[in-house]
Amino acid sequence: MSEDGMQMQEFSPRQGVVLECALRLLVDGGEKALTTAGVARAANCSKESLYKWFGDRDGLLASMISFQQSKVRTFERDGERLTAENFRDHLEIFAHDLIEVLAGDVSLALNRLAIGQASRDGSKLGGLLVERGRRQIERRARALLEAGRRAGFLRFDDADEAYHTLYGLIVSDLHVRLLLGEKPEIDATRRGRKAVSAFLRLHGRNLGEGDASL
Amino acid sequence: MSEDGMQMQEFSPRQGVVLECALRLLVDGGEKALTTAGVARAANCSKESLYKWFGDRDGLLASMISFQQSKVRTFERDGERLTAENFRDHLEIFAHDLIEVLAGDVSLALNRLAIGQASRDGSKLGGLLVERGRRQIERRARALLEAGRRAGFLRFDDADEAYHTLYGLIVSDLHVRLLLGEKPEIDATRRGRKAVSAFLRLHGRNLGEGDASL
DNA sequence: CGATCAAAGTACCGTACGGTACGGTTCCTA
DNA sequence: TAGGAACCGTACCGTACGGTACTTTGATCG
Repeated sequence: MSEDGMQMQEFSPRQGVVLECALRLLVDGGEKALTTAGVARAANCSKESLYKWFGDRDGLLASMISFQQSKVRTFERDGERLTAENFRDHLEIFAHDLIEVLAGDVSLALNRLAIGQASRDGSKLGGLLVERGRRQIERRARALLEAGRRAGFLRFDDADEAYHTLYGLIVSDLHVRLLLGEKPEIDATRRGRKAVSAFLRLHGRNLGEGDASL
Repeated sequence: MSEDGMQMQEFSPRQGVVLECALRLLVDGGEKALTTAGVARAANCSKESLYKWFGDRDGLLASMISFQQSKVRTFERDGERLTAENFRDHLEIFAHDLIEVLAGDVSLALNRLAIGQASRDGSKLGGLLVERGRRQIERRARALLEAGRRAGFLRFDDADEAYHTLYGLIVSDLHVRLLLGEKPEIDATRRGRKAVSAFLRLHGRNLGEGDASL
């Protein structure tokens, strides 16, 4: 019947409120708490409307992911010129943002949801998360890396590999630990600074003495 | 089959077989497929026995994790002396093993299970996984790092930080991508070698010219 | 005002699962 | 050979959830 193509439909305000309630339920109680009756009760809407708007439960889950990511939409601030001073800042800001995003409760809840459904065959939720969420961040990082190389601040052969290195230095096993339920205190700024420092020791060039400290 | 003596003190052989069947079900069909009736059918045992042995469903899940990790028991091969030539090998072997473990289907299934239950209050599954599984690997890596430092091959201030750096360089976002259902081809040896190379560029010392290549 | 339409609220249905109970079978032991 | 323990297979129960249908409310418009 309905082709669920890649059209990223916008949701009506009412639907947005409902999806917000659903996200709230998911964050608070996990997937188990995300029942159709529960969403309907929390959002003061009818189950029939839920099924009319989102098709079925899986459609609701997918809509929640799309909705959330349509809100978070990464804003690229690449207007200014790159200098030796602010390039490191750009990297550190990226690292900070990445940590904050990954550690956000909504992000964690959605990732848990997608991972829980990953074993199912047609789940598509993991794909949605990766496609719409992760790729955004990856593109932003890659643009930054390429700009740094063009400006002479970075040296690397494979941009893919450089990105993975940066990501690993920033995140390490933090994401999985958070997903498993650990709640460590995170100093995103400090952590990001150290990661960027290590990354620049690996790939930095013409950045002054800063890349040798620590 | 072969009696190992020190193997499975907690579970009888029959229970081990049942847990094996349960793990198989979990790997194949995810948590949804792991029903008490399903396990009983697959293992040719009665539901009553399941509840007698493991208490309830959560007890079964916890037992599956304990059982699996009692099998995998990381074997430390630190008998030989460290030399400049084989220290790098040790690191690369560790990296290779780490990737293989994380990418194993049973490991992925159990991690998905624990992550799915992480939002629940008393889940403890994530704690079990971290405690029994991750800590093992962490101890092995840390012993290796400390030995490398004592032998003069490594230089770092904070062993914790050095370990996280090594882990991040090896794994990056691979683990989460696997958990989300992506199935990339992984060359564990190659990936490990690159990670170790970068790690040694950051923290290596007195290792000849190898750490400057690539 | 009366018609219409969207949506809330509720009742309902089928199913699937966790957990329990019970009869039948095997095997060990006195 | 009798008794008992362990255990299998199955039937059963209560509940909870996904999904559907029906009734009611309330707003818009001719």
